[in-house]
Amino acid sequence: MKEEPGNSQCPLNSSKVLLSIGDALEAVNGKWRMKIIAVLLDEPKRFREISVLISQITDRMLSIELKKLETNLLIRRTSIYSAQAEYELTNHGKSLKPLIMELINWGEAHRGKVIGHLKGE
Amino acid sequence: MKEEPGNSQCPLNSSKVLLSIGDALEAVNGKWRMKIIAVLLDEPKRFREISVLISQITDRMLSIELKKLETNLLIRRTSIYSAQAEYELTNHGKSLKPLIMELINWGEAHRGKVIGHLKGE
DNA sequence: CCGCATCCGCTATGATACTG
DNA sequence: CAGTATCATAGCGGATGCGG
Repeated sequence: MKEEPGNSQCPLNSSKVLLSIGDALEAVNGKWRMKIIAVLLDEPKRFREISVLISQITDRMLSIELKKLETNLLIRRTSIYSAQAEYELTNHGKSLKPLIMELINWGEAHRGKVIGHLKGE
Repeated sequence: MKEEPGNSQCPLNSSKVLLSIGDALEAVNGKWRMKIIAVLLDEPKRFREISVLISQITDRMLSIELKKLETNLLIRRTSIYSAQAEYELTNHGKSLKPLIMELINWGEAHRGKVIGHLKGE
């Protein structure tokens, strides 16, 4: 049952795969980071713009999550004035686009199939 | 800047997109669920097999997360004996495969680009 | 108005021991 | 083997208010 390393078709349960998933989750895990990246996908935005788009997020969480994204080199922060920063995706952050699109597609299908079913109605 | 609803190409920052992401995260959020689904992608497995493959997970967390996945109709549990259950992905669970593959690919690339750099190089 | 800090409850995760 | 019960804790996330 051993696959040779480098074969990317079969080793779905190899430790390498689980490691990659863990690494990915470390960067984009949690309730907010995917959403933040999603709203930054089309163009750079300022703090307040992001917070308005993701309307439930608090300033505190946005601040924290932006820092984590910066640490992981997914976004870049540009200070214009002291009180006017702009956040944009790095190329590395943009490379998450396919993943986010999958997430969106799947989430939409999932709502159709399951969520209405679960949440009553 | 308003896109018409139903257009699935542009509205990256529309609330519909954020809603879909939220729905998806609700199902597969957390440290373990993606990994569990990943190890179930190729074939059904029993509790102990999963716990061995995902070596850091505790029985407690595995039990909890399997229940959540079942609730979201992503996996199906089959009791053979009382002490011999089997878990397999539903079709809906299998539909996560593209997402997981993206996650794996991205995680691998991310490790190359960022993680060594972060973790004390 | 922008971003961040402090306080605090809550949830997710974990260690360990136990049951059928 | 396949879980459950109990206890502990770190971090998430909200409310609020402060310093630019």
